[in-house]
Amino acid sequence: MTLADRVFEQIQNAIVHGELSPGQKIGEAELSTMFGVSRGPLREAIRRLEGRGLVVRKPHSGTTVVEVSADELVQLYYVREALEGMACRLAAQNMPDEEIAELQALLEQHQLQIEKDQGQSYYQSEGDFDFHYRIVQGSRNEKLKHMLCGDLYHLVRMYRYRFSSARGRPQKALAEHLRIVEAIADRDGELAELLMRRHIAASRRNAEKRLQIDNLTT
Amino acid sequence: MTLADRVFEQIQNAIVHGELSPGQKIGEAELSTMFGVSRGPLREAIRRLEGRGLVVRKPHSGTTVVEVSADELVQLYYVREALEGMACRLAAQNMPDEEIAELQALLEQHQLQIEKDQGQSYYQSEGDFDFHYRIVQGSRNEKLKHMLCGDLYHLVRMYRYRFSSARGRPQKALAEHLRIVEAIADRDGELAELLMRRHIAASRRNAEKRLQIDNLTT
DNA sequence: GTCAACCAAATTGTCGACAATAAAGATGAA
DNA sequence: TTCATCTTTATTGTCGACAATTTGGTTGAC
Repeated sequence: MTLADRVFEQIQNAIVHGELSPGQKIGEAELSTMFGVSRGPLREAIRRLEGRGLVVRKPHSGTTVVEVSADELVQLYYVREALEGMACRLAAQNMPDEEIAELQALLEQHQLQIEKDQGQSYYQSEGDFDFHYRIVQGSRNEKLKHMLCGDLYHLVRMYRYRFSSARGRPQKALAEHLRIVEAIADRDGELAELLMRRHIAASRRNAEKRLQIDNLTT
Repeated sequence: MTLADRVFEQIQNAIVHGELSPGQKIGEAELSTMFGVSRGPLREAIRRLEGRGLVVRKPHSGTTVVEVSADELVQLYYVREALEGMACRLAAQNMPDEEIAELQALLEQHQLQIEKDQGQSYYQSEGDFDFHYRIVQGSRNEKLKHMLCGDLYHLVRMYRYRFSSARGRPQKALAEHLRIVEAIADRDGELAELLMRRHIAASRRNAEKRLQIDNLTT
């Protein structure tokens, strides 16, 4: 692996895990000493990140970590609804029985988790994320997997506190998850897609409401 | 604009318009003299193209223009079905009346075109492409527009002879287009999405059939 | 003739130095 | 004080040279 490739992954991880926060500047001199690389490979890594839309470059000025506005957040929910709906339909066709069983076991754990800590922290981000991730994997469609798990979910991770479909309504979200898995277990792709789309549309409306309140109080 | 940005666009155009064909090698020395740039900016442009998935790089070996296999082509049809279906639903909500009128006028031209040259060449690629492009623009969703018009349609252009939804069935495709616009004009988002999805699913099955034949004869 | 190991040439990867630009601060006039 | 202009400084953009690796060919042994 080349230096540029290594640095690319390091910066990407730093962005996704929040060590570099949205809007923060990416100084070339700073990062090149931090990673022990000259500016050449570092700039190549930045260009690759630019191509993936994780950073925004302004010529002769600098590079910053991408920011997602409230408006864009809502737009991304529509994209998610479409893509994950399709992923769910395909998962109902292609997911092997043992993976479905694992999904069911996962949701049972989530149930316990919610009962234990009153649906406080856990299920609001990681658990919800895990569920959606597995369904996309189950679709067995590499292009869908790449677009969702490779691109969109990076943004979801960055903004997970605003993006989680379980935000503020963990019991409801879990109930919806259970019905989705049920449809997948029944191999009913049509229903599975419908339920997933309603699930994500519900989170979108949830976010829209929250954002409207934010706007009014600002 | 920097040199790297300029070269990025030049190579991207060359790929999309077929001057660089899928699988072809991108030699750094060759291209840097061709564009009158040193290898530094050229490599940055390549890295950006890599991030967008238009080229594939093999470390220490070289970069080639991306190739789409028959299998991947089918996978992309599913992505298109999901995203364009959603775009069509949103277009029914958000497209202004005058744009709808333009769409209708466009389809009338297509009708004439098909009658004139027996549905030979034109409608199989450019006309079909134009129709889908306008609907996505009508969705007024920047993220959708970027994913479809900015990313997917580049691949569609490269493989348009294999990808067009009108391939081998221009009259049927046009009839489907007409019904889609009708639904949009009625502001019936649900129906518009349904019709678009069936339209693209039909092209997918068309392509699958064709690919099966290719496989059998190989 | 076939296979393996080795070698050489061409290509890619990395670096440090220099040029060009933009943003921040200093200077001065109104 | 405030605004405009200039200057400085820090940062980004570009280049040519050098190092590292792959690949194709060549040589030799079996």
